[in-house]
Amino acid sequence: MNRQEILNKFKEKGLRVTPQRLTLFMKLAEMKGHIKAEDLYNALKEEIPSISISTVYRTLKEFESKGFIYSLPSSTDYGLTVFDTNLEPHHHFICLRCEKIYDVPEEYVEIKVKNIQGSIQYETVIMKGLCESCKNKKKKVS
Amino acid sequence: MNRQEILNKFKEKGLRVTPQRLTLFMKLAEMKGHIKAEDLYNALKEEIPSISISTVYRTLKEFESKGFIYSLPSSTDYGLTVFDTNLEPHHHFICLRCEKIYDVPEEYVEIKVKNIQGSIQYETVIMKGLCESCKNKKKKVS
DNA sequence: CTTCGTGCAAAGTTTTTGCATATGA
DNA sequence: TCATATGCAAAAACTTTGCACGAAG
Repeated sequence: MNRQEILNKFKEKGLRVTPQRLTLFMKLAEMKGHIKAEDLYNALKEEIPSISISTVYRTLKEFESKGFIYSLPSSTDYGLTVFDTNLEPHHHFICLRCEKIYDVPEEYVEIKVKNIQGSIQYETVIMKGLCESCKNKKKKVS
Repeated sequence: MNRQEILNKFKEKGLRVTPQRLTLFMKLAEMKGHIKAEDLYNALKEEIPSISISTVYRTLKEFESKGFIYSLPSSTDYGLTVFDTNLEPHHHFICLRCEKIYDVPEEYVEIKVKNIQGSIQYETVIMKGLCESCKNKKKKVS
């Protein structure tokens, strides 16, 4: 996504364009994955040394409410939010043993929803279980 | 679920039975919904005044790892985990405007998953959008 | 007995807020 | 202009930890 496309995206949602938001958005796209607010903050400081963590949180919240990103609970620690910056629709598999979060491509899952009265903006499937490598290890550990 | 069934569930997972765990489990079933650790703690104090918040957190973590409950990020506040105590499989619809979490019955959603190498223990769909009432209000509010 | 769970208090993390200033439209 | 975003610092909120004691199997 180039600069102009991002600007359009912002305008479309009525977001004022600031260097912080722009850089944050680009960083998210670049970091692809499940990012903690603080890691993002550290990465951003390299480009905008004066940026504050409050701005990061506020912007993240703003972006989520516009549907640009998605928040997930960390599988490891309660009270820690992880932001999924993979802007392509996709799903999640969380291993109950090693606690990794795996992205599952959209085409692996087929969903049909009926009877919902509201309007759905996007949807994601969260699966929990044992990932392949933990499944194989399972017998060896207690 | 009666007392005996709970005891079996515990034994099956190798959990030692204590009054705290038993009461907590029953409270969860009774409170059905999306519960914050602290609300649960307050409710529990009525039955076990000496119970501590650490026990609540530790037990919640234990229960989640055994698949008895499920943790979700609060849609309102980052860093706040909400425990879904609805023990029946079901899905979630989160309104981006009023931030309510609605349960969606399992039968409203049909999922087919392919190509997953791990073993799935359970899965839930999280949908985000506007709930019916917010969808209708939408035009009236800027 | 011996291992595991609990309570307490304290510490640790993560996130939010208020306010003055700066900036975008 | 003037409403909104930002930075800062401080507070709040939430969760985890260490340790000594108590309880379960």
